[in-house]
Amino acid sequence: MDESVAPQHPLASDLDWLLNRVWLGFGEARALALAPLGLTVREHVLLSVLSRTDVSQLELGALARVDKSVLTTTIDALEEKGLVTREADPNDRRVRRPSLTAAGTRKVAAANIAAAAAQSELLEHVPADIRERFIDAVRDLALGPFASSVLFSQTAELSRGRRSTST
Amino acid sequence: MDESVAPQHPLASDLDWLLNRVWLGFGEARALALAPLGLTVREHVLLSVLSRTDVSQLELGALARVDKSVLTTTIDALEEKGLVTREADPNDRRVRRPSLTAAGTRKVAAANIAAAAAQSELLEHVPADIRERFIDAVRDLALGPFASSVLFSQTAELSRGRRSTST
DNA sequence: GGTTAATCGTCTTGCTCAAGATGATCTTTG
DNA sequence: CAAAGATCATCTTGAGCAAGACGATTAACC
Repeated sequence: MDESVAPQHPLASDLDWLLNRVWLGFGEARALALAPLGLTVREHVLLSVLSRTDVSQLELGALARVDKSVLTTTIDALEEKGLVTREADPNDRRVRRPSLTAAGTRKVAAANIAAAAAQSELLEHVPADIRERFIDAVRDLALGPFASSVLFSQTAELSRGRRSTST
Repeated sequence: MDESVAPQHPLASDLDWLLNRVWLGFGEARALALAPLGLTVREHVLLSVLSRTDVSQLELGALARVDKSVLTTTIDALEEKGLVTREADPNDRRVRRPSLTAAGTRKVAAANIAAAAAQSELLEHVPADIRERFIDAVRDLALGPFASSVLFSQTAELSRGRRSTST
């Protein structure tokens, strides 16, 4: 490593930190791509889930890892934009089943295209032969070892940077 | 369709979301590994940077992407634990140069070992031949295309909807 | 040498997020 | 048929984080 030519970042060997950089980069690119459509990343995620599954609000929150209270206001916004409707489940009037409107279906299709374009633009910086294997590895790590672990439990008992100053 | 056997997660094709899962997983494993040492992830990151570079607080915050105000309290905690000392720069008495104490040097070495162990335990779930290429790809994505972009500017003009996170 | 501008670190304020409490509805059981 | 327990969605409260304001110190310029 000739640090004189390319000064190595002191955290370049910290995989956890590097992953955070990558995630922030993808998220930012995605946010920029979605902004013209009037969508945030979270809204796009929710719309994406709704386009593939028919679930209650609670299940939606668990799938997308969005907190209850945040989910309420986010769906409020989506409803106001005319992209989703909250319909009461006929079998159980406690549960609300959000579903895409026609405009919502069109919007999520456009958002998928915009997000995918931004994503592949970033991925072009990775050699083509490694690209697919990289995505496979990410999928393995995200869905494999953690599937039965904390990541898919609704409440994470250890939040990430929090110091236990519980009094 | 064998979705009954392995029901595909509705966000399994969302790379951004998958990266977040992976990052959370690594961070959680790291937090668990560091807890017995009395360190948080953020503290470990700061100690790690201090073990490799000699910088002012401002530079430290920029490198580790820790906000000024958070940095103050975090270094306060590290100082109280006797791991770092704040010494005034003799050339410019405005700047404080945090540096590791002897105990801090020992602590960061132990923390590095613990964190690396937790990390490689997770990486074992990825096939060995893909593992190295995965890390290379992460490093490329984190340090390459974004180096001149937003990731290394001190103030990100577009906050991400703000997650959790993490925590 | 004195005055002005700039920079560093700390302190304070607004904002977002997550956990607990509340109200409404359904299911079960006698 | 009525009442108790359980579940869903919403509302409210407390905590952490980031941006801006402030005091302290230094450098630049006349």
